[in-house]
Amino acid sequence: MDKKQAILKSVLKLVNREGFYHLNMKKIAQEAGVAAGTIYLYFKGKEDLINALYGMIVNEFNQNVLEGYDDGKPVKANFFNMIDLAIDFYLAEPDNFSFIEQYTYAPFLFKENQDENFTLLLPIYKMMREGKKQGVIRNIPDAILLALIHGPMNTIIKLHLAHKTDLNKKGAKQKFHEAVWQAISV
Amino acid sequence: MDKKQAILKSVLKLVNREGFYHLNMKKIAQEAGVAAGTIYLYFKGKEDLINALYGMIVNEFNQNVLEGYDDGKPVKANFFNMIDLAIDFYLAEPDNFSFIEQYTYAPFLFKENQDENFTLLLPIYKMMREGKKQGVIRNIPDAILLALIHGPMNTIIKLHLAHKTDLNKKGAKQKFHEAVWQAISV
Amino acid sequence: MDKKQAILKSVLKLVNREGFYHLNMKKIAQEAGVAAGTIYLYFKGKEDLINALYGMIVNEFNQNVLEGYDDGKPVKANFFNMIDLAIDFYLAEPDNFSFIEQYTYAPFLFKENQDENFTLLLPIYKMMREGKKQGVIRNIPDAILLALIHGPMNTIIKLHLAHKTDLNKKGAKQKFHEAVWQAISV
Amino acid sequence: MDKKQAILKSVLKLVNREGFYHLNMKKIAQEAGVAAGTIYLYFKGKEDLINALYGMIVNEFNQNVLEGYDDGKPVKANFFNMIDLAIDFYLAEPDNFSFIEQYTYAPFLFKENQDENFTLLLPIYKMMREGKKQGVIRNIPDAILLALIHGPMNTIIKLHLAHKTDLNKKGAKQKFHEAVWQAISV
DNA sequence: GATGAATGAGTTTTCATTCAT
DNA sequence: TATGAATGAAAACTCATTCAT
Repeated sequence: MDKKQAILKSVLKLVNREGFYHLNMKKIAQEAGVAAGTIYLYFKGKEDLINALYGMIVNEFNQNVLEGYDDGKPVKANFFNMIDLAIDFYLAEPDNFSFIEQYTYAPFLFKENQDENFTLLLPIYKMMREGKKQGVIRNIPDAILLALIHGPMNTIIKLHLAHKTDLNKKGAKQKFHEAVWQAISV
Repeated sequence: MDKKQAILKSVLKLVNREGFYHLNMKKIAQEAGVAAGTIYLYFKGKEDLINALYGMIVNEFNQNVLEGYDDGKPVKANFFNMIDLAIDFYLAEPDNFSFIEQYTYAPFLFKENQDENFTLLLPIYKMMREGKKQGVIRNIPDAILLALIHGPMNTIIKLHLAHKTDLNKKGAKQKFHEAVWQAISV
Repeated sequence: MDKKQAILKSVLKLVNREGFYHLNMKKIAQEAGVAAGTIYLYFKGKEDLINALYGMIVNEFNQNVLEGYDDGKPVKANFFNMIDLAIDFYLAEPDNFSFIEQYTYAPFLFKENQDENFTLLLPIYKMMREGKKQGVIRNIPDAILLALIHGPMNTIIKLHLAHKTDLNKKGAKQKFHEAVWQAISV
Repeated sequence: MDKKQAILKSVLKLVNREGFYHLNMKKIAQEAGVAAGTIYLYFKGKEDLINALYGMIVNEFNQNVLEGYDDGKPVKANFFNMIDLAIDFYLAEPDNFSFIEQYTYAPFLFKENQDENFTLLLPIYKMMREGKKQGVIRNIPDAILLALIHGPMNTIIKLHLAHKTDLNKKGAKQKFHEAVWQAISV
């Protein structure tokens, strides 16, 4: 078994279950089934561990979502695809969502560069630019566009994880991405 | 001089500046200009203090936003008003936003009732119900509607606070609430 | 109402109910129905308060027990009387017993002179001397005599307060003082 | 080097030297030669530590005293033996005595079950029952018998530790146990 | 590589005492 | 006299990190 992976998974689970505030190295070690000292063989310390995990998730997310992007297809198709892939990513591993949210809203928690918090939005930016160029997306400020795409996704996943809606139900994702598209398309 | 209020304000400032993770009683006391022991005259402990602050902000928010609601006016006007008031609330005291975000995304951080996390959405729910009844709001699932309203607001404020957009610019709020209205109206 | 007395009674009750360990000035004030600061009008501090209470109880005890002593009566009668009065003293105000016990066994708790711990034994010493002189009490070392008198009294009161025996039952005290007399008499 | 034992011994010494009231974790750690945090590796907290020590001493006491009990021997011999062993136990480690006394007279100090305070009396109970059955011990209520045995022992040890008598002097223990025997025997 | 006991600085919390009213 | 809010030093306890094994 890969201890490094076990440690990262352990952090993910614990942050989701109890929050950053209650996270500590002993719990991480126990959950991962390793000794406390072992963590320091793979990470410089708590901060390094958290940042490594964040980077990992962001990379995974971008890979997953961007791989569905096809320059040959129309913007709308790419948009639908992107929304669906993003949702799928979080539904497949809901702990990722909670972790990213907490990491993002803990200012300076781990000396993180503020701008990197928007790294996750890369796929959205790509799509927005293309859509505006082709004239299929409304010509409103980028910030508002971003808000109309990223915001609803965020909330809908939260609602899903809180069991206020069920995105796995047939047609649910479709309904959602169409609603968002209507909000931003010409 | 109200020491209780000073302590609460102090928490708000510190959570915003350094995050929950770096919050500690000594800093709170110093920032509030009181002795460490004084905090315990007004609050049972750290947990109680945080929860009290959360409750206070939620109440303030709801009062501010709901007071602009006028049953005699059309849903659209109320909606615009509500959005503007909510934005104003956070722009006037940005620390409130950061605090609420961090509190909300720290699961079980302070044993908070999960459902209460949606208390802040009361004004939105009120408006949604009325708009659907009158047929001016699209007949899509509540969860999606909620996502299309709450999500963008959340993101736009975040963008504003991160200086990626400026909601104080003339016409900015108007542009935003109109875009959201277009997303949800028939 | 005499606040000073109320404070002393409050200490007595609290020490009995929760022990020295959990005693604190706020509780004392609350129980006595006065403000915390008021205690310092009557006592220099916690230590002074405790010591004053101890002295008061010892005096009361000696007055009660010695007043029953009659030089004209035989030693045995005085002994019976003394035992009964001592028991009565503690049964009438059981908190006194618990307080004295805890005070006595907390070495240096309040810088008390070690020898004073035996002040309570004055009545016993008086009786022992007289009895030995008259030849009605066994000629064994004083320490052993003391042990045979003070020890059983102590234990029997403890057993009574713990509901393991009932000294209020008719004839109970008589049975007890006769048993002790048999242990020490010639 | 057993740190857990060192910590327990340290508490014993400190309680004897300064009393429960002045006991604190820093002192315990220093006296034991460990870091303050180390105590928490072995005990949940102060309360747990104190209770563990009490349990340990009670067990040790009972083992020491009961191991001298021989069903084949007459009650009187067993009684003498028991008294001597009990005295020896406390004289060998006087801190045990002081600790037990303070623990016992601090009501609810550490939420201890009241009845357990009488666990130490097990050896005495055993002997009493046997003696009464054989008719060598006076037929008086158990509580009084207990008072006549336990009480004097308690007091004599206290007197010894206060240097008012010397139980190590040749014949001293013998004189004492014979006096107690006379008090309870037919 | 792996362990987990040990550390001690840092944190939360308590509480005797003071003092402005 | 009497109050009780406020203090701050000292107490209990936590936990990231180290290091001998």
